[in-house]
Amino acid sequence: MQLTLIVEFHKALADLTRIRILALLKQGPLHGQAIAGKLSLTPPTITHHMSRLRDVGLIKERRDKNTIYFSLNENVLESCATAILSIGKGEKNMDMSVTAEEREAIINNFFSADGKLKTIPAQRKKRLVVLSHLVKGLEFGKIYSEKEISDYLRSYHPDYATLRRELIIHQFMYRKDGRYEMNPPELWSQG
Amino acid sequence: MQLTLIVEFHKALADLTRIRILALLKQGPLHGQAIAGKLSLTPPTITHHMSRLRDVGLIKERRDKNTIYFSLNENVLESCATAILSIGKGEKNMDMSVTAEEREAIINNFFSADGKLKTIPAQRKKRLVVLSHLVKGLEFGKIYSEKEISDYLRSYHPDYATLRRELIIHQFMYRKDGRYEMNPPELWSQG
DNA sequence: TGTCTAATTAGATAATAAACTAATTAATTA
DNA sequence: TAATTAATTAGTTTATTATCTAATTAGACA
Repeated sequence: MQLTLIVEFHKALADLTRIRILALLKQGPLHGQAIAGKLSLTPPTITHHMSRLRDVGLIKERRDKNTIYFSLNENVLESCATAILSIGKGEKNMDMSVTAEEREAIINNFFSADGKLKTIPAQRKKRLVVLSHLVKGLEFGKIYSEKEISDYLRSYHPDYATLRRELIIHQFMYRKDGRYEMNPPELWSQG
Repeated sequence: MQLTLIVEFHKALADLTRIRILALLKQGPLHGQAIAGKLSLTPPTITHHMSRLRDVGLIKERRDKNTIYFSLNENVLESCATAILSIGKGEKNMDMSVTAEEREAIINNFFSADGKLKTIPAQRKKRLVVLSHLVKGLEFGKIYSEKEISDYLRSYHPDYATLRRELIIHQFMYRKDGRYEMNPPELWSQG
């Protein structure tokens, strides 16, 4: 995981109000005004903090009529919180860098002649190469609907749901409200 | 752990320079000017950052003549980094229960025919199933050395360090002074 | 349509803090 | 004692950000 991503995560938690919000959301989903009430703050302030938390992927949301229920993405919380424990060390055992030759070999190996993805690699390094290859078929800066992303991925492999989730987990894409957008390459788990 | 303490810790890590310093100190002790040189910053700036890190207990120091060697307090780093995972443990909406069928499907999915772990699941529920499966290969009541645990885990997956840490975080095992012991199942994050 | 409600955006203020230069302290050694 | 070296302190500038009020957007529903 990149250092800047680790920094952004810790910035998101470097505020008492946001830590309080996380503690509340640990108990279960809450809507904005409920959070504002519990913390004695105004709704705009909560909006501000939720978007800080959302920016690093910590927040899931569900809409019901006019009310948005926010909840905590525990997976992201855990993986980001423990990322700092692996910096500088994990690189020894898990070298995620690949040469251009390796990359080409992996892509040739996992994609068939007609461009379809034969299987989703189980090995992390290979999976990252495959994911970065897939994401390069999208347009940077464009906002996609979930259906568009699913259709695009399905054109490569039937298990589009796994691919879609992996693109998010490994920060190739950013998701918000069912809208998908490519992340800049410096956020990717691997170039 | 108090919320304000958690905030102070994350503030300490909410800066790229300090994260870089931590990454350097992971490799071993360094003195101030060496850090300044590696990061192309001036000594006063390093003094400033070291005192921020020291304030939350992340830094140990040893003096040799005029030179102070800074090193990382890994215990503090780990306990503070994971503190956020335990706040507000209300467990209202954290349904981690899985049926026997789900459990079997997850295990079949993530372990290959020869028993190796193909990947460490990103999804929390699945990760917990995998971890509980791994810990069941150990003997209850027996005290293990760190090397024994690492060797055992490496026989499943090369990233044994992550697995070992996850076993501790999720209360499958208890660690003290480099000795490891299985926790009773009622402490596990999931049966 | 108009009204209600929840959330967001815009814009302002005040506080925090990262980085620098210059000056100072502290310990060592010639 | 004087010179040297590493670290710290003081003070300044600039950038970021937490919070508020006021205004606006978006959806639900009568």
